Amino acid sequence: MPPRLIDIATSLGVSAATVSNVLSGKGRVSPELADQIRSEAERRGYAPGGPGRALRTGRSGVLGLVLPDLSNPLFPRMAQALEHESAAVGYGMLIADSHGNARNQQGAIARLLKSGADGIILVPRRGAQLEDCAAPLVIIDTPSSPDNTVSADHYQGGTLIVGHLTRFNHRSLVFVGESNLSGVQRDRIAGMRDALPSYCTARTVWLEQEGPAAVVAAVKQGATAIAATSDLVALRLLAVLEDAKIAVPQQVSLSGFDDLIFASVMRPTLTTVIADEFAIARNAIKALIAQIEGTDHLPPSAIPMTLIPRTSTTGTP
Amino acid sequence: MPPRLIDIATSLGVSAATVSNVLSGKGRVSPELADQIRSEAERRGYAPGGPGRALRTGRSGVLGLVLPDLSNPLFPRMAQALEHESAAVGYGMLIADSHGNARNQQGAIARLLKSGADGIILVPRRGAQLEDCAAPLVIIDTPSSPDNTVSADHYQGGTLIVGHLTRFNHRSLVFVGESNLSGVQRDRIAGMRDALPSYCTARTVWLEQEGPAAVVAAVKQGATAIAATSDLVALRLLAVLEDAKIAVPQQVSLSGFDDLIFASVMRPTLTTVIADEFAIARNAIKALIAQIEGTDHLPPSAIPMTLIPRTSTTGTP
DNA sequence: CACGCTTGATAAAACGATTAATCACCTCCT
DNA sequence: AGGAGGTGATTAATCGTTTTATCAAGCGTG
Repeated sequence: MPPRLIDIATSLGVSAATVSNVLSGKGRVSPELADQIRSEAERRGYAPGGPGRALRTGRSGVLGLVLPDLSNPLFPRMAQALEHESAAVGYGMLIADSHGNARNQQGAIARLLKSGADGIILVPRRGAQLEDCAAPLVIIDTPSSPDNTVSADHYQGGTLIVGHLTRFNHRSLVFVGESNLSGVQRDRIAGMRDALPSYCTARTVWLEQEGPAAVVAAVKQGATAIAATSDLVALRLLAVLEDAKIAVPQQVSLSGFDDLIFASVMRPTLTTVIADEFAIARNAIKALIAQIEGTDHLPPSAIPMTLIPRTSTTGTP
Repeated sequence: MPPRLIDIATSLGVSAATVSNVLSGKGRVSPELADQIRSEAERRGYAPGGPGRALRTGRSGVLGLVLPDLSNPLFPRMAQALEHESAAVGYGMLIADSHGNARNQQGAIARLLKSGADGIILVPRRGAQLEDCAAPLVIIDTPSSPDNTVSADHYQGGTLIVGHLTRFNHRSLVFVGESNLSGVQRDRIAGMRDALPSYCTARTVWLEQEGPAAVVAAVKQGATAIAATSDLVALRLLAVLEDAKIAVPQQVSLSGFDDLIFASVMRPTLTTVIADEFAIARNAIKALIAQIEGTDHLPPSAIPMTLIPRTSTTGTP
């Protein structure tokens, strides 16, 4: 039902090869005939593609995206940006959710390749190692990860938030992450730690190990600011602090990461740190297509992050 | 580089047709030879597919999903469920984000089809009409929408929440939606309205038209419960109420819809209503594949919703 | 005038799988 | 013994596009 190359060819009394040549600008065709063919193709809304072209060229024009968990609000934004950028350069986007674990991650890659992906963009779950991948591959992780291709500069993001908090005269801080298996979270906290002036002190809490009570305890021992590695962690801490009758930001400042959907509408509104996902997506797509089409490699790049100050952080009382 | 049908064939000294027959269980092949072929295919990790099969059969084994907005936290859950169900039946999943407007929606469908989708699953933006679609199509909207294929029973969800609130002796309610252009939101509020006992009163506020101040006003005039059409709306209202020194749930009860990620960790935790997205996804995929493979049609179906009572709703003071 | 060169187009093979048609061989029956 | 019928495999066509090799025609030149 969709128009085929041969339809255009026969309707103009030329051969299929000629039409193909015109549309790809490759062979030698007279300008007049080329115009006729182009306008006829236009008229019928024809564009080469489909399984025929894929079979011949070995490429499908589709990229595969493996995400650890679509229900985690951070990743859909990445997916949206990646889909947008890949559409902009004429590629489709297949998705697969690895549901966190490494086996599914490998399976997800296999599924995408079987469905015809020309290359894979992988957002790994907590640095889950992948065996290896028979296709062009780009990894969006954190700059300190060895095979990272492109990502936000999480370390620098950490320095940003600590700079913000110390400028508010906070001297005793708490850094809170979910899991220290996550390279992203480790790097964020490393940035925080390294940006800490010598006259300040900080304690790091991994919720997975110590639970939120450790954070409350730290505040009761005098900490006046909490920097979490994620807005979701910050939201959970806010609830726990409220239960402990600790007021944010009056008694303790609180910040997150990623500017998730609720950060700007909760009370207090949440100070957070973001990166331009579209920039990351653009670089990732560019790097992947370079691999697929065999053009030049770009070096791994890190996108700088930006602080968004809101009402959850303020000066010490 | 990946194994081909012909590799298996030559390595066993048989013809490609025989291998194809064995793997699809179609022709007549001796059981012993069939076993040999199957084990050789297994050994090499071969599975038929790719452009060759797509070209011959006219099907790619890939479905296309059009979402209005991946950054809205409701849709990724749907996407995740759909991807999971389509993977379970051996189909890949292409995504496209229509960014809300109807033109992009049409363009997104075209892109997906060009990338080889065998059929389309469409989650329309606020009932945005689509011209028509040359491929099998399934629409996930709301049961009252004329061409809806499968969805949650939003109307019944509305009755659920009002039942909950009136059981708590609330007599004066406020129903709050974002936009009355949304069929889903209209149906949710219709259910609320129809479930309202005669001895109760309710006022409907569309935020797009009147803004959140109208809700605060209604509460000051005596309303003791607010039912929002979305958790995100509820969260915004919570902030506005807090600013107006109205305590939730002590002075007014508040409920949402969809159990978004923050609903269970905010304070108060948010009473909400959900549907089983996996059930919706399963039906949608089943209906689409039935269309693609030409098997029998199922009638449109509505998945019942479930109430999740939390601490944001309570009895009248 | 015949040769070589350029120009403009075509014929045909190839990509990897499916499938209808065909074929060789064997057995059974009359 | 000779056809009918069944079995197990192969041959060849086909899907839509790209690309290499080929071909015909025109033109200037030695």
